[in-house]
Amino acid sequence: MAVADVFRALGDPIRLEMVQRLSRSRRQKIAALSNGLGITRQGARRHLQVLADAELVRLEPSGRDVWVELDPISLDRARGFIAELERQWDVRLEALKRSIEGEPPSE
Amino acid sequence: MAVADVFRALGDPIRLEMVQRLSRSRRQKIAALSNGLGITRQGARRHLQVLADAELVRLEPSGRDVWVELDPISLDRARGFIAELERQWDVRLEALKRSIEGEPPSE
DNA sequence: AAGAAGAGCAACCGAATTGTTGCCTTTTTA
DNA sequence: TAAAAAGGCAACAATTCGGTTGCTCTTCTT
Repeated sequence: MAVADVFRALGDPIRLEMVQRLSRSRRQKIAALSNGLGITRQGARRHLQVLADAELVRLEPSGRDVWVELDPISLDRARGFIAELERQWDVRLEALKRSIEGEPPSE
Repeated sequence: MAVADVFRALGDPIRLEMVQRLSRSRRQKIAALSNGLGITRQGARRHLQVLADAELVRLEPSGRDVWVELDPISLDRARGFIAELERQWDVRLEALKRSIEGEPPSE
């Protein structure tokens, strides 16, 4: 899974809400996770599949129900990607600052 | 702009490539940014608008050209959001660990 | 054994996204 | 001043998304 797919999966308010709920509980059943989102269970299930495909979430069937739990690894990859972007940005900025300080005064 | 919109904007390999390029340079012209992406300038321009709407990028017209530069603030918000999710996850995990340690041994 | 709970699957629909082509305008520059 | 460079804008097509309805299947529970 490319990191863009992880961002894409996070790029929807309903899926973000689901991830947020899961970050605060160990695991939940699909039906419970689908409540209070303003969409049907089947609609919510679609979203869950997107999250599962991006490996942000694991689905574990157990008898009649399916447990949904967060997989923090993809989350960490996404955060790491952004952190690296910011690092590049800072590196460039520092280099610029140094080069300006090295310049002779302009007047 | 909701944070979901920022993630959504990052959720595309072409836009991610653009952001990556911009993190390493101060600013670039639209035409330059559009090269080597496998799409037309107009296609690339669409992507840039998505990034601009999510405030990941600023567009600054100057005479004939338009300079594109990264705006690190949205990037930071996105990273902060993920960091908070991970924090929640850890808090929950720690609480669980403590409650297990507090339990009397099961045999 | 019957009903309820949890969930899967497929078809369908409207809206949004992604990318294209074609053409126009403005600003440089040779 | 004429050509080239940079870019804007609109229309169009294909595809994907987000959500729904309707039905079926399996597994608990009483």
